[in-house]
Amino acid sequence: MSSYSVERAPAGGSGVGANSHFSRSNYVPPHLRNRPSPTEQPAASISYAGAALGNDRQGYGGQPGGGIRNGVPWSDVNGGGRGGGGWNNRNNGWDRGREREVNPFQEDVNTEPELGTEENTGINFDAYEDIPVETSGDNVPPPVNTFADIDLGDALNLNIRRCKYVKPTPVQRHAIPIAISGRDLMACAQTGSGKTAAFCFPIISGIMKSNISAQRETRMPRMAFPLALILSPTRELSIQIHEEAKKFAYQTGVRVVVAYGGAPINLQLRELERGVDILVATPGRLVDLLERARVSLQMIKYLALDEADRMLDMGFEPQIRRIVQQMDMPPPGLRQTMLFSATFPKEIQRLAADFLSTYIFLAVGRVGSSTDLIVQRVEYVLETDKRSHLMDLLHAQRANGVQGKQALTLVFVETKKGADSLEHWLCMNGFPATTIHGDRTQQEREYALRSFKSGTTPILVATDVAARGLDIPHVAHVVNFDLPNDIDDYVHRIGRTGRAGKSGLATAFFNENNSSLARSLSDLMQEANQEVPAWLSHFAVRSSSGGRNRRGGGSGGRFGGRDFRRDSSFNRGGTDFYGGPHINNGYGGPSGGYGGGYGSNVTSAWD
DNA sequence: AAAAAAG
Repeated sequence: MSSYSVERAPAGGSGVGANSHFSRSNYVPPHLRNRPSPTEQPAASISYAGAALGNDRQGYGGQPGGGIRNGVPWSDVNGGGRGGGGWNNRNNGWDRGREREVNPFQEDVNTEPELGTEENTGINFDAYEDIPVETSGDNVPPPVNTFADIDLGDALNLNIRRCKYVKPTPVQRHAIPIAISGRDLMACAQTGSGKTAAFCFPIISGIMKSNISAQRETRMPRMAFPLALILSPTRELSIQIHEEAKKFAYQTGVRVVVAYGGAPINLQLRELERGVDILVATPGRLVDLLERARVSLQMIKYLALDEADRMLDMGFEPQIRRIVQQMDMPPPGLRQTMLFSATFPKEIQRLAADFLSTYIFLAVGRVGSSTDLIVQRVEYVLETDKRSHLMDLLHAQRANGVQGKQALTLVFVETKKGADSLEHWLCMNGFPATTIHGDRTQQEREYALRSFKSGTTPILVATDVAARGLDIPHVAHVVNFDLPNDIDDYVHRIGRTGRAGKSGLATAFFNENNSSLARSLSDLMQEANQEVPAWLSHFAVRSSSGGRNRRGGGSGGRFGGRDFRRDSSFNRGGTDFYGGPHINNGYGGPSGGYGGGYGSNVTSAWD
């Protein structure tokens, strides 16, 4: 009944099921040909190809002098002007009168990243080859190798080309056919690997094909009836998803609206009144809208939770249950539900199963994949020395600065107060910094993010509000000024750098207060082939008796990529997941390749 | 214990 597979991606077209498939793709995008092989700097130059092809903002607009991936420069397609020739004749009847739809691609053409385009080297497609993919569930649809292998519709295909996505990333190759076939999905994948597209494409395509559109109930003219709901844990992430989705939905007739707190609700209400097919929202504001009876979920056909493990953790779970289970949303089976995350603790998977109907579990990536291009350092720093130590790092960084521009540095701290005070101190000491955290107004938060992205304030001091999902190009350095208590949070935080083929550096300040993290941090770094200081190993041994992270219990959740159903009902004895009869991991025996990684007690290096 | 998410 249930089958699953482990393979290397991209694999040959067929086969998911009891077999494994390995094949290599020879594809190298034009701009990456004739590059020196990146052997000299393995850690810094290995890239996850998805980062270059997926949702990353670098994907838009390309890079001057070679960033155009499909050989069709955007300006040629667009004619350089709004809605240029060839754009408006592809509606296939799906356009439902989008009077004045803003061209979401336009700004990307004009706002070319001013920072460091020269460092866009070293995308290594061999790394891409090595990404294992694991699926489990009944009748898993086979992956595709090209977007053209699936009929997503002309308008969406055109937008995919405009986004310069040439080839689906591993998560897209697998998730899109699954989603297109109508199946529920629990997926683990890095952000920046095309995750947003992986759930947006099927939703947009499905809505286009269904021919139902943003309904305007005549009896309830002020109530919006979205067909799809995408929830995310932070406002900025919702904004980002909305921006992405708008690009994908451009001139498809599918209308995307975003709703989040801290912003004037009236504007959002007005947008909703104009009709909404896909609603992107944070939970709090959505509940508000539901209570005001301005949104009804009764027409929902698609539900997507981004950062799903975060959405179902203690703080969020009641709100999510309320939205999904206690309002008027159709139950599992009558809607299609897709959960995306990186880290997917077993206990959270269990909760998540409530929202799903005979779902497929998908994990894409390989151990340490997100950290392969991130150099991780841990330094022993007493609380009292943290500021001066940070100052040393920043001075060194400034000395090595590229073209006089300071590389972007994202500094994570534990508390909102701590963020403010560190920001103030940095500014006082000549380092232009800003901060983002939940005590700031939404306006301030968005301004801080913009100011950071643009390099105006190349240092951003952040709480965990910025830890997940945010795609900030050109972050060269993530500093864990205060380490988080949970290794998952660490993984998400460092994942803000090393994106889109860029090398990244992550520095953590460690001291006695972080003892409980020593074990999992040490294990994680080891698996990512990072240098683990001896003293950290000692900490790990010392605290290993008591200090389990919440993943707990021996078998662990490495890879975030283990279907909990296999533990409970398929794997009674707790035997090695990868030792089962159907599995050929192809990595040459137990000690080779990923053997150690999957079984370990560390959480995933996924993002 | 903290952060996030409604105002």
